Amino acid sequence: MARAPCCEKAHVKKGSWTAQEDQKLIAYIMEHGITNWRQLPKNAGLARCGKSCRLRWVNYLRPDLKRGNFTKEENDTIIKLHEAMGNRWSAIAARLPGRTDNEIKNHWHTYLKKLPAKENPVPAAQQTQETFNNQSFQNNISKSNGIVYSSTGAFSESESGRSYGAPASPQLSSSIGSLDTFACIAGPSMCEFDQLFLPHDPSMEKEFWENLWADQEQNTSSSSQVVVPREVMRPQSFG
DNA sequence: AACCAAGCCAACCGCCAGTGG
DNA sequence: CCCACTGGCGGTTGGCTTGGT
Repeated sequence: MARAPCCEKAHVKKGSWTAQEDQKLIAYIMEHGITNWRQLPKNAGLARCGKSCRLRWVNYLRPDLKRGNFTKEENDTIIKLHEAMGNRWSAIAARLPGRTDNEIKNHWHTYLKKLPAKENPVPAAQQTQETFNNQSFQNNISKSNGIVYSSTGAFSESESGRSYGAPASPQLSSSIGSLDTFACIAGPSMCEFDQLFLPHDPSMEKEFWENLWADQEQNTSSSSQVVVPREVMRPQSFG
């Protein structure tokens, strides 16, 4: 028996997601949560397959995504887990908070499988330097449509000043405070900025964000919105 | 400057497992 | 049990960017 298609393929859009579609998806999920992926695009006013929405959310928009380049520790973990489990990317991703199976899979095929066996992955210090030269970094900046996500779920386009006011959700608000969550809510562009402006040492990074949060608490005590300093929001790459 | 090859990664596709009626 | 439906997974593809010539 033929399976029913997951969606009306004639009426669904394919290809890259636009900022507007992202906005719709985020706004809908923040307001209604995730109940039924198949119904979601209809309800959210998206001309997308439910699967496509799920994938976009899981791999790109989800609030707990880390993004940015992989640390030495993460690389080591992936290599060890892959040795133990093979291509079970979702299982490997479950051991790496903030990373998606797709991301890990791509990372494996792109970098890790090319490394000589039993050899350490790219040293952390070298990774930091590579981030500046890395094509993927350039790609991510350009592919992010210039959208920067703030912790409220509002977005702004760095140069044009265009902004959208998606409402803050209880889930998002409550999750604010974790570094990973911030990096993720901050979204694809912001996460790249971590590589440019944050201290590489995780403890220093934590301190950096805690100080930032403390400052923002003082400045925006009546609001959940976090104002990210301009020098962080807008690296030279956008200049 | 123009072309081409290679690399990267977001997104798609098909299949499978779980679940509820 | 059977069947339909949904979510999730892993493999693959296609578009974009960069680097080399």
